[in-house]
Amino acid sequence: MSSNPTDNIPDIVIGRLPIYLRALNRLAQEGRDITSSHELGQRLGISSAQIRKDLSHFGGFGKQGTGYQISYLQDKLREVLRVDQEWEVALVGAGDLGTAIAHYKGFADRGFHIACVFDASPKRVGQKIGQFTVLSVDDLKTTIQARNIKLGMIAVPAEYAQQVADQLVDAGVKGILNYAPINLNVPSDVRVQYIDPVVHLQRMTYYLP
Amino acid sequence: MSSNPTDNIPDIVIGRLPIYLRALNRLAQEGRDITSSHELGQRLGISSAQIRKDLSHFGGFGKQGTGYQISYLQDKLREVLRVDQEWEVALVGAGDLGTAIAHYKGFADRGFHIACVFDASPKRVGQKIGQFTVLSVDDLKTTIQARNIKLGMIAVPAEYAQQVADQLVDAGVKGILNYAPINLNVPSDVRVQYIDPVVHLQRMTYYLP
DNA sequence: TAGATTGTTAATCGATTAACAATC
DNA sequence: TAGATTGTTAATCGATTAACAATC
Repeated sequence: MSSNPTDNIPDIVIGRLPIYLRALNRLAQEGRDITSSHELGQRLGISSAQIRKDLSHFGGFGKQGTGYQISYLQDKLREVLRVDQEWEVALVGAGDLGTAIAHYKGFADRGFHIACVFDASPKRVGQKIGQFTVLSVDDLKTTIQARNIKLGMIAVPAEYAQQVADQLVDAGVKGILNYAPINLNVPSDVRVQYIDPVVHLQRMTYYLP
Repeated sequence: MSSNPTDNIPDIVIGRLPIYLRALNRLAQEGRDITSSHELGQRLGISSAQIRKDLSHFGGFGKQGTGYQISYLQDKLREVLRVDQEWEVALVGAGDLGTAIAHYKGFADRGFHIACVFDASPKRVGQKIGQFTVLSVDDLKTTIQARNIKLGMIAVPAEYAQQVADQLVDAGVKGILNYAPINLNVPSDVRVQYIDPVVHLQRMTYYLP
């Protein structure tokens, strides 16, 4: 156990925690109460030693001889990842992709809530997407600041992604999930994650027969 | 230079090549002819040494004192990743997400072509999504085998994802891009990549102020 | 108790970086 | 030529794994 918050936990470890949490969610849904590093590892294709080592950065969450109580470990991981609270997210882009993201049901029960949807096109501004009314990007900064939103998702064409990122950063956003197939330049206190399906596909074709 | 195909190139290297290619695409679009490992590294937040080392697994693509000719390096990376050919992809799931994927324009110019769209719901089968007519999952195996499709994308609810994966594998698919928030079990000759936006968001909240 | 599994240490393994000769 | 940048080697750094005492 070493839940010392000043520890510098490797980012690669942080990156695996959501995967562990997702597997625990699944186990809980299957009605299971207890699991082990061995079982988790088998399901995820990760060694049990790695799972134990990763978790040990944050504390001793298991019991020797028994394993981990799933609900307890879920709580602890949510705490570590800070998804024991709900985070509001601003979505920019109300095209096909933005619309699909706005409709996606999978955010709510895992700690996230889309708070507002922006678009630059006058044709889209004012329209409804589910329960959202699309706002103009002109109102992006004031809205995000007023609601103190720290997370943004970019679902605009690649050529506009950097300027949207600049606007989000200017509004105070500290984490950006970028769906545009382009690398973003942001200040070092802002985190960016990328979702580009083609990158994943290209990573697989290398190995195909 | 060591373009020995029996070399066992680390998967982490393969994973970066699509990122390099994407950055080169961008540079080309900006009208640039030549770049350097230093410039690429700056744009991507990667050291120039790593880029040179990664590329050196596949050959010497640059010129001392000059750098890399962008169009040539694009060609070579496409060759290495085998996206110098077009790959057909089967999409399973025609809900909001599947529809958005089917509409997405970004596949075509980067080596991929959605060949067919499947859904299990009788309400959706037969309907049009863009130029696609949604097919029944009952026809999945015959269609995929007839067209010799090796890649699949899963955009169905988590509870059906594993059985869809099993069907894809049974049909001969060797690479799966899974949008469902669940880990898949597949034979070792089948590759899986995951897209789960919540995992990315959870990886960022850890660091937020 | 006997069996099982954790948390942790030390050893191994692999990836990244620094440095530089080669050369355009 | 002088300046710049590659490709590659060796050194460093960090991550994974194996192993096991602790203990439930």
